[in-house]
Amino acid sequence: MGGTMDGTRQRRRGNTRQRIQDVALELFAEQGYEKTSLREIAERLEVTKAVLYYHFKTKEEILVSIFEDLTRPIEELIEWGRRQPHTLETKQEIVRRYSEALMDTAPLFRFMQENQAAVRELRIGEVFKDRMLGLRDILVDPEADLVDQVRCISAMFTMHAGMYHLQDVEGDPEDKRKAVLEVATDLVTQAHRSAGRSGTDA
Amino acid sequence: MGGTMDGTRQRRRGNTRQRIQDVALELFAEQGYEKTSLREIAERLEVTKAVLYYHFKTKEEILVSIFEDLTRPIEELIEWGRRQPHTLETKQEIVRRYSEALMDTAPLFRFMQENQAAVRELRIGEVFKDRMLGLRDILVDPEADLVDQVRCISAMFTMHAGMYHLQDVEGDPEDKRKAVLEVATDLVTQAHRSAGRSGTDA
Amino acid sequence: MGGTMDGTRQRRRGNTRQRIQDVALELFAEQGYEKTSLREIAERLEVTKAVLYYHFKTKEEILVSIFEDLTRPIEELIEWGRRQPHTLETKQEIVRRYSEALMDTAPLFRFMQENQAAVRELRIGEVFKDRMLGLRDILVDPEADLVDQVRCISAMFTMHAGMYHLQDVEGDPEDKRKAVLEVATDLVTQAHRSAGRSGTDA
Amino acid sequence: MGGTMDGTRQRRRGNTRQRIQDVALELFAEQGYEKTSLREIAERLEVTKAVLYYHFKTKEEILVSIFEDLTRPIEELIEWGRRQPHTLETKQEIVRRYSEALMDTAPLFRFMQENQAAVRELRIGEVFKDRMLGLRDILVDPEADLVDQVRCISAMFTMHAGMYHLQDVEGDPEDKRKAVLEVATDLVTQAHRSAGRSGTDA
DNA sequence: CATGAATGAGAGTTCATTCAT
DNA sequence: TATGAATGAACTCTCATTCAT
Repeated sequence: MGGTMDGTRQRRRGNTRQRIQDVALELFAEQGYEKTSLREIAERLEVTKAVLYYHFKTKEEILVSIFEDLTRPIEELIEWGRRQPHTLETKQEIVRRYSEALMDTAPLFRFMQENQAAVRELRIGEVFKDRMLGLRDILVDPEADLVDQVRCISAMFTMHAGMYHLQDVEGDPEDKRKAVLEVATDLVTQAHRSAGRSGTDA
Repeated sequence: MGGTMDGTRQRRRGNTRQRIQDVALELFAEQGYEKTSLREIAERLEVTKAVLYYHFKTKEEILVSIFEDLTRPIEELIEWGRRQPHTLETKQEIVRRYSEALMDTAPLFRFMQENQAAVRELRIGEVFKDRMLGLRDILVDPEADLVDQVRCISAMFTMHAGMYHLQDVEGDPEDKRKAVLEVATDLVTQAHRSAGRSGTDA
Repeated sequence: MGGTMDGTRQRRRGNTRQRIQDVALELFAEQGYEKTSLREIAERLEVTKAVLYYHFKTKEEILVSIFEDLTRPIEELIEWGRRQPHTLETKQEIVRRYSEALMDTAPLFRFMQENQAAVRELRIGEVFKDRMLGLRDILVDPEADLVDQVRCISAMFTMHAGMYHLQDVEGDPEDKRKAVLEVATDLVTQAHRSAGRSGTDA
Repeated sequence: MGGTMDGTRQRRRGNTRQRIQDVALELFAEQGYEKTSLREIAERLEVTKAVLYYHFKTKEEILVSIFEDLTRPIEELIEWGRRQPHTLETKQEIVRRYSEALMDTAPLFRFMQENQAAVRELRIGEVFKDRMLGLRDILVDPEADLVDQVRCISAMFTMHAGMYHLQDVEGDPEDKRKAVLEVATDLVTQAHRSAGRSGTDA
């Protein structure tokens, strides 16, 4: 589907592919995946529906391509985390970098959050779930106390949902992100310390 | 729509209404709201679609009725919380009772969680959002430090998502619920203490 | 999809199902299966497309139902033939009765003849092929001389194609049918006699 | 469309035109004319759809060109037959040469056989029909007994369908062809003799 | 209480074809 | 010679909903 090796070069003149992705994500996030029809996407772009099918094989593929293009950094982060020793420092760094990565892909993640049911039946459902489990496996120590496991899971969801739910709280977005990050870091740190202690005690 | 006062409502002879709600929630939770068609619901019940329309005016109304029937205790809880002084004790009790209430309506809440985009456009979208904001207003002190605000929001989402994401961790469900509750209580308590201190300091 | 045991009783008042089958076969035979759209069928019936889907699950199912309804006698004939000893008399009777059965379902058979490629990919493709092979196995003696095998196959196709290609020859249809039948019977008889002789010789 | 006088036409450099015809016939025969899309043809050739349009004006034209290129010998045969006296010897020779010509264009004839409905609406539909009628007019004596007319028509269809339906009978293809030819010749001969006799008798 | 029949709107998808480059 | 991009029309099919009986 066109282009040279270089992924950047889908822009010979009229970068339709990119524009489709942008508008699609916009509408998917606004109305949900199922509720958004290809007609709407095409209309907003002032092209015909068939154009969408020139650039993407199916509706699902539009979403897949957005997901893959935008979440590559996160995939790499998790890959990196997997190979590190699961020390407190690693966990803290993962949390810090994950928080940043989420910021860059906020609309997509809001979409994923709000359309889990729809996404679950799609090809990316599995991929997304695997990533979340990958992240969990890095942060959560399966030997730890149940409460500490919850703390780590909570840290993840704090980052996912936190920023979105701070939308109607006044303040600089970067400040909010830092606040969310601090809570998440706290949770992970508490979990780690408590686990360490109970390990010493035993 | 013809319910009687008592709790055993609609079992005069053929409790169809109840059965529709049960099957509908099952399918909505499994496949999502949009993906579930009335045909499917009718087929699984072995009745005709027209039967559904005898008991409910629209597809949306089926969901609304489920929501209203199941979340009345939560509504009352929030109503109660609103009228209490926003002390630490109140917050802790709200969290405790909310955690219990969630357990009783787990499938519905999982559904609401995973179908936010779809639900947002529905009549209950607004209602649900209002409740969440109501809960937030009880737990969160708008004067508090941003970090502490996040802690309280995090407490809410820990309860919502925590249990679902502990599904593939072994252990007694009630133990898990208590672990989740402990983390949520912790977060609220930390937020309250720190807010108190900074209030004193200032 | 309605109706009691009795297949005749799809006619409570407005026998739409039957009318769909009639019009569909008409158009399928006229224009071919692929070329005939459900829109056309619906328009000619002055109903909406959705009506077709109320009565039949898919376009293919419309054809399948026509096929099954119309070719039951032929199926039974072949079933009967299979159980008889493969004598000349049996073969002659099969040919005679097959010729009659074909007359009753002429439009369908013309359709099958002319849309083999389309039909092959459909569910009835297999069924139709099996029937033809079943008929062949009754008429053709696999031990016989190759030429005699061809004679029997030729008898079958004479009946299939013969009548259609006599359309622009003047004469009474029943006379034509009898002429076709005579040629087919001749071929089968020749094949049988010659086989018998060679059997005697050997 | 730019062919040179000689038979090795279009192989100057990249005999694309020929390759398109080959692949197209392959797919048409396999799946049917309507079911085969230009996209598929292009994909199997690893060229773009636009290439097809460089070489042929329409989808129909691809088929027409195949038909014209492959059936020229048959056209000439019929032309020749038309000019001969309609004696038994002529008929026998026509049958013999037609049987050979069919062998050389088996895939195309199988296609024509199985896609009559689709082809009927195309430009070659008329041409093909005319040829068949031409052949019929040579073989069939309109004054003859109806049964004898059927015999001649049967001879034609024996050749068309016979070989295809002998596919799963073991044996050398050339032997099969000869068997088919023998039956066809027989039919024509019987028809002629009987007609002669009845002519004499009358 | 319940059903069979029908509807209108719209979904995602595919097609043959065109045209500037 | 060839291609990438786009089009408009049509396709099969599904949906929530209505209504006379």
